[in-house]
Amino acid sequence: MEYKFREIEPKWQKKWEEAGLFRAVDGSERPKFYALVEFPYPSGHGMHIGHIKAYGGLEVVSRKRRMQGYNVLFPIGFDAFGLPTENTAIKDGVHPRVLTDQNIRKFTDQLRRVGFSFDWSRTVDTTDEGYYRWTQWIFRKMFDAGLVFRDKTLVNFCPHCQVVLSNEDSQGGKCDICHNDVVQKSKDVWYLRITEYADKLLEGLDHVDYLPNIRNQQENWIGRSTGAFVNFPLKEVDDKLRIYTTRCDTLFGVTFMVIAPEHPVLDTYADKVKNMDEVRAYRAECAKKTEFERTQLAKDKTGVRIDGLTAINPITGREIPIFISDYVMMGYGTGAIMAVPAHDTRDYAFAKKFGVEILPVIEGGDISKDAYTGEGRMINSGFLNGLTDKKSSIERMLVELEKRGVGEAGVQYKMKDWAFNRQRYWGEPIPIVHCPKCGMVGVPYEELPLKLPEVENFEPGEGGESPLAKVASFVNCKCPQCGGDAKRETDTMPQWAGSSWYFLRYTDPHNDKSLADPEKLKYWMPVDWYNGGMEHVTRHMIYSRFWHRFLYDIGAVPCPEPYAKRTAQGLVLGANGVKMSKSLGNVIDPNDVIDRYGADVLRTYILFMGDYEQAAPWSDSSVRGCKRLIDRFAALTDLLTEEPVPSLETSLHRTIRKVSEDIESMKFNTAIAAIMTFVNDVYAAGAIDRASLMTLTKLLCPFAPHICEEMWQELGGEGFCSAASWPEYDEEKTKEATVEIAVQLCGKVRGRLTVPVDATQEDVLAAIQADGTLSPMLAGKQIVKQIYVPGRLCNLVVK
RNA sequence: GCGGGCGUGGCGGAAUUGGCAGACGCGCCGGAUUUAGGAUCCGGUGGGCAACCUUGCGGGUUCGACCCCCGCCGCCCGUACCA
Repeated sequence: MEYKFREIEPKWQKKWEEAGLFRAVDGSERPKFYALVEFPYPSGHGMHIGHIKAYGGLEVVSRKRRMQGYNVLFPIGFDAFGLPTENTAIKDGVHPRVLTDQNIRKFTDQLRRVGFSFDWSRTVDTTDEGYYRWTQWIFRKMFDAGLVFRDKTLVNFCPHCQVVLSNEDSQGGKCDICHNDVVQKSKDVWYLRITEYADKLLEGLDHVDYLPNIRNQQENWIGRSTGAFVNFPLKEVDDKLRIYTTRCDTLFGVTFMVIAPEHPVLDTYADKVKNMDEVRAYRAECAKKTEFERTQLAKDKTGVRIDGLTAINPITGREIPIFISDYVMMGYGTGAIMAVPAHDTRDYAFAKKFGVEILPVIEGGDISKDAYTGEGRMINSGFLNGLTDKKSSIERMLVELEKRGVGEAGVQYKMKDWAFNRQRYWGEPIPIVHCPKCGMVGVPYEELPLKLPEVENFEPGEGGESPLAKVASFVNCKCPQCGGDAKRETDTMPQWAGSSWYFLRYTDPHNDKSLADPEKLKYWMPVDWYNGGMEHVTRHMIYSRFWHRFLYDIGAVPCPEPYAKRTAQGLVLGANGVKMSKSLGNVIDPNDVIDRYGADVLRTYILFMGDYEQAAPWSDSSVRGCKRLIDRFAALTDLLTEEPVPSLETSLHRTIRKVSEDIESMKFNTAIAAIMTFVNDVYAAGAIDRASLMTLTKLLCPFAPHICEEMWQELGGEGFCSAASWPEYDEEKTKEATVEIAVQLCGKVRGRLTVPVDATQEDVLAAIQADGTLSPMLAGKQIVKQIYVPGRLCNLVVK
């Protein structure tokens, strides 16, 4: 048989669809398996090679599980709101709706061409009114629960995209969409109170199975730290400066304080500050710096001493100077710190530059050279003197702080509340009305979806105003509460909104009564296995866990955590070993590969390339190795016999075991290697019987389903190979009668010996002594120790 | 700086988790077939003429170390003046 992929592949794709082969069945008695992959953003560029790898992993697992009798839900959809589409719309003068529909069609065609076994009857589109109705519904529920608030603060702003960004969207000081520098800007912003869920999100990690680095990154992102809040009285006025510290044990070593440039105490007591001009100049200088510059110049400390305000150490009563410096951030803790230069590297650098006293309170290190951040015996610290353990020093200090009423234990998170609004058109309208009398009022549930109005012009307005603000018929409305004239919120939700709950919708995608039928949610949730990219671990994964946990708390979903297991695939790099990019010209288009070699080869190669979780470079020549496998597999029909081929039995059973195990642990590369080995064995044997070839066909089917369907038909198999039962192996038949073991002398391999598998240590020793080439090496030596690992080796330690 | 991961032939990568290092594939070399091949098939392929040497480098534990421990070096990812 020949692998005529241009005919075979579209033919079977059509047959699968007609037979509804990959439809999941709600409420089936069979065990359920919900496999989830990150739905794509349907960009105009079409599918990327990375999508094949990202989806190919669970595609193989899903196909295997179906053959094993599971009721598999393996859905796909489109995360279609977002800026790239909107920007193309502005540039080309086409409505984003039109572009989105085009792109979705393009993606659908491409995904089908690969032969993915998605349940196409459950496709979701986040821009569909029937979908975003429920995105708005969830937002409204959060609004009711007090998790939505509005605040005017310094936020991340992208001047290029003209939008406010969340912390997650501006990692590394760069805009997540256009990768330009983000600036800090004071703006009125909608926030979701995700910090209220910080502990639940942390705790939830104990109950799920995420890859260690995924868990670790989430923990770091949430960044819980325990410490203390301490109030330092001000000498000149009747007020206090509140700070957060994780090292209250070093309170005796405080020699100055630092506040962030934006700290409000400066405005409150401006009249007390004698050098206010100097302070203002410094603040202006800091405001000009981007976040990027501020962190780049990390080593070089700048600042100004505030003349006219002095703090008093609440424990020692000592007077200490206050500085303003941009190494203290307004966005973390209280925007003010107690500086202990002897034991903090940043405070040390600052103290050296500004000539402030450095007072050691922990023994060890050399204060003249560097800050000492290690542990040691407490000195110069009153009631703490002599203590050697950091933990007990902190505890002792906390007791003292509370006793004197000047401080208390506290917790801080690195994670910030989620800046949730975007000043753009192509997103879900935020269902809130601003009423002059009632304030912010939620749009009634029965009025959802609050539809996106048609507009002429999608460009953001002056000063980053949403395009919706120009649509009077949308903006002007009646207050749902008092009926008076009111105005609608005109900002839209960020791209992450729709993707924060899409996995729930797959369980019941057409429901118009609720986001999904509780019975169906109960049947399918949680997702058994979620695979996607590492780049989403501290964005989408955090957001969606938060939304899901909230939905659990209000009784809308049956389980607290949405994903029981999470894995991540490594990048597909260009042939030159670096990330694919248009500018480098190293982009591989999956469509070209399919045109040239067929989808089965593409699917097989992308998983054969290397460790699934590791990045691996594309290789045009290596693809041909997989092309050969498929061709050689197809040609096995030439070797078909009706009699069993006994010499293949052990090899076949081992292959079944290896492939079955490796698919479950995502070791697709070695699973494919095992299939290659077996095919090699068949060619070496020169013949294969029908039953064995059918088994091999089933093993290869998850990877290369089209050629396997063709082979299955050729061999007279019933129905679809994709629906055939997964092969079982017989443990006994994986064992050979004899085995070759290594014979070692003092740990060095000196020869090999074939012995029966069940040979005892005595048998092996006797065999060695009887062996003509091995026995002379023992001549005149005394065996001190003998180690025998059955089936592996025998090591003789001699004197 | 901190957190996580990695380092194995010319290349991508295997190695039952302490038991014959280099499976499988690419590439390369030789041969067959072919008018021809960048098609197909067969054989070979870590280094060294050898004894032997080889999993980034140096120590250690062990009968035995790619695997465990200690100390370096180098890459990648994440995060970043987080108090």
